Amino acid sequence: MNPITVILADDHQIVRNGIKALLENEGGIQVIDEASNGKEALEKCRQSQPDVLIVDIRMPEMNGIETVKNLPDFSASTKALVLSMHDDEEYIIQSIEVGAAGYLLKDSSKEEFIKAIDTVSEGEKYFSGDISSILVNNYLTIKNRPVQNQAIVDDEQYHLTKREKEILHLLYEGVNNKEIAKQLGKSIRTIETHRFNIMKKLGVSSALELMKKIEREPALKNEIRSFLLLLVSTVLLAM
Amino acid sequence: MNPITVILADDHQIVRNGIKALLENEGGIQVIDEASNGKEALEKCRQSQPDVLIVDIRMPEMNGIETVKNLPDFSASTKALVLSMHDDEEYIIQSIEVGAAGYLLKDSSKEEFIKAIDTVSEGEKYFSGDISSILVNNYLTIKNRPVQNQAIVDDEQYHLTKREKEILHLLYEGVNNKEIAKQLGKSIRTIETHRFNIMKKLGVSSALELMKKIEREPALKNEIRSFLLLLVSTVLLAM
DNA sequence: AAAAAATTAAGTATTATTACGTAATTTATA
DNA sequence: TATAAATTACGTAATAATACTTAATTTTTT
Repeated sequence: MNPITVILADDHQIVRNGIKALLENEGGIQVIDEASNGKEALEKCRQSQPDVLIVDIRMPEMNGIETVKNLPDFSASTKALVLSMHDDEEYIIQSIEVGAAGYLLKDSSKEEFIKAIDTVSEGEKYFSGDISSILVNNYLTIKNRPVQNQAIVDDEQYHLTKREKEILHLLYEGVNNKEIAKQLGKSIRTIETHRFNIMKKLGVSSALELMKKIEREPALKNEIRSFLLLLVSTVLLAM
Repeated sequence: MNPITVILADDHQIVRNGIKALLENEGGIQVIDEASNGKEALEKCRQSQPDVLIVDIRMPEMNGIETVKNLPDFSASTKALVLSMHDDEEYIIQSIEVGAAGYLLKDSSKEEFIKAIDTVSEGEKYFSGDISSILVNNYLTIKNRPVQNQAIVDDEQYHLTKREKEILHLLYEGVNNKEIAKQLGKSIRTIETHRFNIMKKLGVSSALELMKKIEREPALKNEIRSFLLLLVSTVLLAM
């Protein structure tokens, strides 16, 4: 069987060395090239058409997310495995959105590294155990089903209506009333009324406090972002 | 001549592997132990009394700065070499204040690594060439830094001033201009000016987009949060 | 000491948000 | 089918934010 070919993209030599040291004596995995930024990584992928591109999120020139987004134009068959120091939910979701095949934490074990590379090279998705549990728990929270070691959060605490959730979601995206009105084909006054009611229900007095409250209350955040998490978690649960 | 004994403290296995791979075949340097947090590092220093402790700044349980501060109580002769992903000026200064023998960036070359270890083990100070220039003129290096080191810029690509970070932090907390002005004892117009400049620098046109950007960019979020840590430490040091 | 950058803050004008009250439709549900 | 709930939207005001420019200090860097 042919070995799995891998290109490493990380701006820190130490990290590249570390991964190489991890994979070095593994039959079946071959690090064929390295890159220290996104642009270089894509160029090298075009040249070598590797099975897997292991890419760090933070890189100069072009970050990991952008790199993954553009990867198909350089090497259609290459699977992207995003590597990160942090289990930041935002990065995970973004990675999935741009089409990454997997997401791995930098402090994963040797075994998990190899498993992840094997998995994605076979066309399957791989997410660190921790990460999938985070996302799946979020998904299940939305569905109001209690999960193992998770506090039961009542997301109906604020009883926002459908329209209100929709508007709150747009607000959370940083869209102003005028834009929301245009997007929904409604009067600005209507949006203002909804906004006023939302703020009253959530007990805040400005859009900034609203944002803060959303960030601080996972249940609320999930409610608003349910469309995204639903999408993400569906993929994960189908694995 | 006896080899220089080293203990590595970093919560990421990969980084430890990378450093080990770098130093492995170097006669004269011996990695005798590893630790994944500050407390563990200190305990192992007490046991082995190494010549040098290579310590990461960000670690669970006890961070690198605290670890270095407490090191003399565990092993008086051990020199601390602080290792960091970032050239955060505050961290560098803090490291010096707590008595670190050196400060090294994680993307330093093999040669620089060895040189740094040699230097601090001889009782001298060692700071990355980059770092000294950063300390001397921060803003100029950001603009003229050679490509190979541009990863460093990544974290401060927006180049917000101290005051701007402070105000952005308060904005992020959901505080309005009037409140910020009151809290800082400044005119509302001043805060408005800062806010305008911040938004210009970050390329957004409303406070909501600002919040969104902060949430979507963990690097930026960390920068704002690190301001809090700085405030706290300044107060503590002044006590 | 000169130059650059940061902090402060006012001027002026426009636009957006907040804070209600009121009320006509439309839709869901008991 | 009543009746509640949700969606729509206007009126009126006050307050806040945005978009600049200019410019005096103060601090930092060269």
